[in-house]
Amino acid sequence: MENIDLSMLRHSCSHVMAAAVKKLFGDVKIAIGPSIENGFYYDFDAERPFTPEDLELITKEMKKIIKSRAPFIRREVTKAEALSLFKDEPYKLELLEAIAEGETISTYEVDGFLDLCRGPHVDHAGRIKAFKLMNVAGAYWRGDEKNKMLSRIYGTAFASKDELNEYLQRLEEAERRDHRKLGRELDLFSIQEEAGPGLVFWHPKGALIRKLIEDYWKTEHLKNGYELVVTPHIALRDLWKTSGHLDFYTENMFSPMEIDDADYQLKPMNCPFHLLIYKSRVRSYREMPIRWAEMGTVYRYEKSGVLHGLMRARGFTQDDAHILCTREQLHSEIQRIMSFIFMIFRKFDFTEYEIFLSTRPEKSVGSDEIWDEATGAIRTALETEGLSYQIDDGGGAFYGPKIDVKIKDAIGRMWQCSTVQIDFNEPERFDITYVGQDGEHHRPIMIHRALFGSLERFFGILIENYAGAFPLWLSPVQIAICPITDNNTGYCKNVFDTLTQEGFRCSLYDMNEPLKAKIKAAELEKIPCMLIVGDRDMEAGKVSVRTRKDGDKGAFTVEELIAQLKQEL
RNA sequence: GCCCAGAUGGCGCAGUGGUAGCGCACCUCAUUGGUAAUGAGGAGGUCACGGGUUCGAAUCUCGUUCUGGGCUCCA
Repeated sequence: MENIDLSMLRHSCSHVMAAAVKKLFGDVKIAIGPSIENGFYYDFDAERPFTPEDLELITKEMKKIIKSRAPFIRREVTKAEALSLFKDEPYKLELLEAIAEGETISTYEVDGFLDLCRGPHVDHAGRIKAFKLMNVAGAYWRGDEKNKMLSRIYGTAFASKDELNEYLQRLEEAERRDHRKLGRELDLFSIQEEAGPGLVFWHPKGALIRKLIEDYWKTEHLKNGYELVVTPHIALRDLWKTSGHLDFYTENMFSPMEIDDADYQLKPMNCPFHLLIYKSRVRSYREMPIRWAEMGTVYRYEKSGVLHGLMRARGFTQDDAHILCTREQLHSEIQRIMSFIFMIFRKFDFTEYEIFLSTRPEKSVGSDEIWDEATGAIRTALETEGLSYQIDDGGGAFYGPKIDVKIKDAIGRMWQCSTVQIDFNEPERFDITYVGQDGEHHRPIMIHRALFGSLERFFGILIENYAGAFPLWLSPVQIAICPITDNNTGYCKNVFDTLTQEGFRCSLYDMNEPLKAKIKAAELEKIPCMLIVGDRDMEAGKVSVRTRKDGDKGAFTVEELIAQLKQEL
């Protein structure tokens, strides 16, 4: 974990950077420059955007300031003094306006650069031992897209050069694992200009992995008391009026299409469809809880600038489910979902999580009582499961509280996948009821939940987590069979047939290449198991096994190999 | 959507005013090889798209589309 000193160091580094920028480009106006998770930034309002060459100049200037060990000088000033000190800095004046009269206002000066800042800072710039300016980006003043776009310079700083290098290596590793790069190299998926942005094409190998994931998902859902449903991709637009999506979700929906004088809408969510199934007949308390799951493909209009490979697409498939239950069942259902989530993730080698509980926002529907009850149900469910969680106060949806789960991948990055949302709104809007033991109609509570979030995103995360080297059960090709000479090809074909009959996915490497080239090709394809077959093996009735993980394992009979592999699955 | 930067054969890249080149992949032939690249040959691009400037544009310019890094938003 980062300690306060590191963030202080980074904050100080951002001041040093601003000092350098001010010295080099006097006409820029300064905005804000905080430390952030992996470094710091400073926002400037500049006449022209910064270039990579500018960054070099700024870096040089910063090094001078650091070398001079320029002290950070703190001064407390009155609001009136501050207003006059920063009279030429409109962004600082705006910040000052928000500060109440009488509140402590402090300034920090380093190398002649004065900034309005609460601090704290290091005592002098010489404390900065390792920093690097990373890149330039646009950023709205105060993060509001209605405001002016400022030029932001990102940088990072560490306590030592070694730590900085380690961080830079981590970034390189992330780049090496980028699912867009691996997706192309391993021929898993593509996104094509001719078809439109944010639309994913699953190639045979990617589609096979998807099938394996879906099969596993469906089997486990059936084992866990869910039923599977399938619903259309479009529906009459009025349905989305009923659900309320037309009011609060229009900007994310594809435009309607007119068919036979009626407007149809491509679905951005699956829930209304599941509620229509619910409403298709009268429901009894005896059926509760109802758990309906679907691989539901949805289409959402996402702003062009946010699209990102598989992680953020315009068409994607949610591993969606809706649980309709009574108030009494809420707690046990949530608990059940949570343990289900972790069971599923374990299969994909994810074992570390961060859990967030989002509570009631300002604008919301439903009574205080039901919010308290639902939020309480979540808390006890999480606590019963022994899960620690963080609270996102007021971060819930307007229709109910939610749990978000982030998973940690092989190189320590967190990814938002699962979401469990309680909904008091939609059952109301669709007026769904069940007949209780008392013969009266009651309103069920609805839980929306997705484990993977979307298959596309989860696939992207898996690619990056495994760096493209999928475990045996998920590998599109599990075994590469490499004859050494043409002499061995016939024998290899028999091995191929035997293994294929046993359910293994094999590929015969009978191209006219020397063995080394075949091995290299299979390694680049990240195939977990390679069989090398030469005359020696044929005579012994065996195959030589080489694994992606351990290299040369020696010779085995095909039966021994099958037994071994089945154990690994 | 906004700011900045890009777009050259399937992929990775070179080429800043005189009508395109390299490596890998692909195809053919030779080679029959023991754990990450055998050799030779061949084919493949109206340089993202549409205007403009120019005798002449991959190259300069404007617009569009898409991609990348951010902002905002999100599964």
